[in-house]
Amino acid sequence: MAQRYNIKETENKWRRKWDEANVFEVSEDTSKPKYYVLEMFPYPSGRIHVGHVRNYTLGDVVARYRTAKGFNVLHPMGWDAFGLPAENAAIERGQHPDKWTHENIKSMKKQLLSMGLSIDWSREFATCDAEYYEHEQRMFLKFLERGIAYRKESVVNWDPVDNTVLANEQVIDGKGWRTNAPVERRKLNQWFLKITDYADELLDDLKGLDRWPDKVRIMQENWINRSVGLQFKWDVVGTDHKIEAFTTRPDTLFGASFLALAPDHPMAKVLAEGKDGFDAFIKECQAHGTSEAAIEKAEKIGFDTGYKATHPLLGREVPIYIANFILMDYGTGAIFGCPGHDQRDWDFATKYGLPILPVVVPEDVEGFSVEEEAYTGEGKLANSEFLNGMDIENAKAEIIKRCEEIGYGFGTVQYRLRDWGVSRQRYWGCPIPVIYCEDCGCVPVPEDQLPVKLPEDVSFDKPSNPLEHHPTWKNCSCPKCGKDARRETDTFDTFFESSWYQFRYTDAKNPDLPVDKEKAAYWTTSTSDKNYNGVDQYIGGVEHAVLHLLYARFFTKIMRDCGFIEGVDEPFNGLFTQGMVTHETYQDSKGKWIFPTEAVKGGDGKWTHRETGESVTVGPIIKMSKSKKNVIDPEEILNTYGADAARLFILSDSPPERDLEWTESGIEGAWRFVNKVYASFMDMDLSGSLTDIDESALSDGAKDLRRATHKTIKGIGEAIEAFAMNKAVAFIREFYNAINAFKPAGDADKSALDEAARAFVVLINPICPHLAEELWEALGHKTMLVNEDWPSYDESLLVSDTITIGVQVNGKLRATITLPADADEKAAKEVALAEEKVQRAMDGKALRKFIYVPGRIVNVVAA
RNA sequence: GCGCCUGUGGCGGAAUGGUAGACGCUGCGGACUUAAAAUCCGUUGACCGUAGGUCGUGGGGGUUCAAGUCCCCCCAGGCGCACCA
Repeated sequence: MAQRYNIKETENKWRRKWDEANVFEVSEDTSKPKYYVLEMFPYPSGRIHVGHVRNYTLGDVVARYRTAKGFNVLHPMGWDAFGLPAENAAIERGQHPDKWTHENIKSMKKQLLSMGLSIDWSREFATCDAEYYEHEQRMFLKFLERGIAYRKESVVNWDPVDNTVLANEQVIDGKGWRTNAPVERRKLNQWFLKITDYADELLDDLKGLDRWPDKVRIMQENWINRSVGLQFKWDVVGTDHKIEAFTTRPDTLFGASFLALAPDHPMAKVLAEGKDGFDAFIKECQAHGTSEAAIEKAEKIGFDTGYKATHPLLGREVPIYIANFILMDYGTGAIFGCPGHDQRDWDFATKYGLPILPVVVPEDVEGFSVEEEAYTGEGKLANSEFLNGMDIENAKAEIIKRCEEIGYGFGTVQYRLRDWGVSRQRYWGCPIPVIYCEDCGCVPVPEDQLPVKLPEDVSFDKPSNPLEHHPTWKNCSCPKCGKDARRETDTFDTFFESSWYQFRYTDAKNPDLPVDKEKAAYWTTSTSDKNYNGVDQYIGGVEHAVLHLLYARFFTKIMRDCGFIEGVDEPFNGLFTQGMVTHETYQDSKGKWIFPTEAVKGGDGKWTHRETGESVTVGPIIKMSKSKKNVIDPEEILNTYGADAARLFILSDSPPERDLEWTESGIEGAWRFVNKVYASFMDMDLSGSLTDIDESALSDGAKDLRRATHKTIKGIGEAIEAFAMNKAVAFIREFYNAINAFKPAGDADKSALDEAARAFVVLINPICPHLAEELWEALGHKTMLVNEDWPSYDESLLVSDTITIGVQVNGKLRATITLPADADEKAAKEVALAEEKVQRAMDGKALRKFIYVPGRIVNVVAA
């Protein structure tokens, strides 16, 4: 009888051996192609969650597979260690953020280690350590010098709960992305990075990122939202004022019937000041909420300033309104309304009785009118003087040309993307290395005084930034004139750290530079892969589609332009976004959420509470969350079932890009498989097997096994490369079933079994590395499997001598026939038509057509 | 409103235009056991049935010898953007 697999002991043994042999430590090696696989690094919250397990398992499969395929694989790990939870912990528990963070890192690292990941831990770093963030400060000084970083007073999104500023990307539906609190608007002096200067490049380069999900590219495209149009001036009649308006439809200029300003447009105040009802109007605009629903329902309202503006080409006058649906922070904050061809303008004009003139008329439409709604489709220009008869594209070009000629306007491009505000009024972040001097103004900290370290002795007893009320830290002397000065107390947005960490890993301990150019180039540019290079495979959650992934792309470009790296335009050549992990929810009789471990299913299918015995309601399967308590603890899973079973289950069933439902039966099934495989291998008798396979001496069953072996080698390789890990697992199980069912008829057959067993172990290694090592050793190998090459498959062994294919009659399957693999149409026809079922289905009708696709199908067309 | 994605057994999901449901989970039957657990073997799309059929990939059309797969229209769910001129 087979011995039982001691999972814990065995898994520990192999992790220790890998560690002792330093097998995952890599360096630049030009004799091999490189492969850089990276998973999004974790925030050190203290415990890993199942999402981490999924993320890092996926990465590890790729890393181990590529290693076996002969690549020099970089697979590093570190900690995204700055951020608010550390400060909250300090406030709630009085524990210093630095201590809290490093303790969390320690416990999380222990958990990650127990997963058996093939990580080069020698490159580990935490972004909260000065050894990391000092380089960020150095780069920032360069950005300042280059004009990429600048300071200006601006209205910012203020999160009243976190007491800090948020970037536009961090405001969702007018609420803070973390706190969900309504964002306030405040005026503050803030540091910005000129991401808008890179808007075009960020947009254009998306096209080449063909190993990114379309979804993410589209989201970034939407976010940048480039629009081409005309910006031009209108004179305000009877004044010297001019109003600049922006439009993407300059072709509809002759259909203009009003001008509209944003309520907070500087000219709005000037034109409406003191007029009856203006204050009330502004109040009404502000009264509307910022939620989706409010915007959806909000009626378009306007305030007539009484002023008119002169149409730059017609000389005609149109009224100037202030309107609630015009946004100050897009374009120029002023538009002209063309009700005929814009639904918003149509709504507004209808309400205020303004003329609606069609200027674009579709061809071949009887009784065309714009009385019911605006027309936004294609057509020819009408009522538009010199534009009449042109199509929209030509009319746009023509009118931009005319406006430029008369000096009233110019063709231009607008973006929704705003510059990235990077100042945060927090302690636990990278200090911004500048000093304010009364005489010299804002002075960069000289390079030799870097890093500007965070002070350790801080208190969190007052709200807002501890750096601000630290007794001494902010006091310093001006580097220029030596007078008393004060430090910048804001710190960087924590997305700063995660914007360049992918490069730091390539030279993680460099004390002088963010990264050595040569080393960065080896790991990020030396493949023959086209496009922009960067990390070969990046893996993480889709929630970072805009924020992190856009900032990291931008940062890569400015690091390149500032000479910190060379030959890389994009940080991540391949991106894979994994789905969420979900679980059933459970509520007790009082409606309180309870943990899955507290709910038990009885034999009658009814759920009860493990302790109280009262009945439990099973709720929907949703994303694991602490509030719904539908979470499972990876540490418990790893302890109970082992890393291999956890990894196997998390890769089974669901394709990685989709959500995965975590189930007890699923993890148990995986665990059973691990044990079953072990037992089978322990029972396997390979004594007498030959080194060379004597093809002629093999039984039919052995030939089938060899075919299964080579098909599986091909299938798993292709599945992993396509990120179809669920299929790779299915192939593994199918192959196992074939091996387990095989009974060798003699020594020759044993050599086929030996081949299958060896292949199986290497193939399962990326998924269940501990088990694979143990079996490899059991097969008598003295070397570690981790260094073993991926097997190659023999194309000629993939096909069998005979094949079974379906026979259709008029498209319906009626029979299956077995033919020699190389049978020609004549032979196929003979066998197919001889089938009784085929004859019956033909029902005496004449054969009209005979279709034979070798190896695939026979279709008999009868009528 | 616009854009993208998804829809296949009781469930998760397979399927270069070519035998739909691989692989697994669950269920059912059996073996082993004093009994249970574990394990192993068989079975598991629906309907009629003795053989053998009929139906079946969200719905409706179409292309094709052949459609889950391609095209058109619609329905449902999810995600993203959202008064961006």
